Amino acid sequence: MIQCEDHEECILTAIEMADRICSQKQLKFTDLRKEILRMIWEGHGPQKAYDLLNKLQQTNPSAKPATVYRALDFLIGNGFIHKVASLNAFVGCSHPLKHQECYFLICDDCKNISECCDPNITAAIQTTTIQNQFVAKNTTLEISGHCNECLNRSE
Amino acid sequence: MIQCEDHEECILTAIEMADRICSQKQLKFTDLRKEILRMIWEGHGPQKAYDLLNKLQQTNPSAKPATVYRALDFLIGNGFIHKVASLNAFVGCSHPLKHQECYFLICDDCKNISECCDPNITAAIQTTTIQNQFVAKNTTLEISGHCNECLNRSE
DNA sequence: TCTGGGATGTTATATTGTAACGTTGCTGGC
DNA sequence: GCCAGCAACGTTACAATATAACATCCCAGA
Repeated sequence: MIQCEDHEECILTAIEMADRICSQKQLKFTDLRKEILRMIWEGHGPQKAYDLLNKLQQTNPSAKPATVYRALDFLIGNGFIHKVASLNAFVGCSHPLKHQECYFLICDDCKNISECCDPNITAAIQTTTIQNQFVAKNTTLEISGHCNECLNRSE
Repeated sequence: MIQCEDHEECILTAIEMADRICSQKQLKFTDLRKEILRMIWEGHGPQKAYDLLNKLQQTNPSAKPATVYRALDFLIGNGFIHKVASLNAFVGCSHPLKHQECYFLICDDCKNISECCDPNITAAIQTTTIQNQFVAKNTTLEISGHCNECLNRSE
């Protein structure tokens, strides 16, 4: 779970940030894209594309898979969300402007996911790619296991 | 691409290794499982489940998706192959006995994939998980970009 | 006003993966 | 030898994820 004190607050913050960035970059932050982003943040955890579609259809019955996937593509492309490859799901990114090198800790028990951006990992990966003469474009680092809360709870 | 001098040789080595490990662990390395493993190594790159199914059906027309996925589950579970989550594809693992902490460099151009096992990355990840009081069970690290060969070729 | 292009609508289909239940065949105990 | 139990495999059906292709809408700028 992406940590926050007041989740309503954090959803609003994320949407406002996206709004601001889109204005600056002259991107069209349409109602549809905003709605999908809001749903992802509201979920407060990894959201599946077809769950988003179902929710969207409650207000927009004619929505189709492509409707959702196109919005997701936009949001991913501009750093507002991440795709979690190992789950086929999507999570909000809390810092779109430094959106690279986000890593994920995924709890198998409570399904919460926490974004962690560790310069040491980034450095280690960079060292390895250089050694291998490889130019990295995109890094997927997803660590699944058990979060502290769930471990304590099960003791 | 997993580097090798003689690919026939490296396929055989991988299959013999799997054979030996299965004997030791009393696992059933059936013809079907061996065939799927061989096909994955022959592909010499990430192989998709349904491509494997198509190939399998050439010798075994009654093969179904479940046929392939069950064999893949066995091979993954015992460390003989990896699933590449970002590609929905499968690659052979060249060291089943130290199968954890394999990372992948995936070339977007030539689609080759190289397994790289870097203790520095492992250590950096471990430091982060400990800091986050997280018990890691499984790590997915997949780095996409451009390999040296493709960079040279395009110059 | 016209028009070009991006966003969205719409239909269809491709791709990936699993559930559920039946059958086979081996193995270990009697 | 017989057979109970279990793992592997066969088979059918379907669920879940994702994209292609083409039509339409709508707005900003000429």
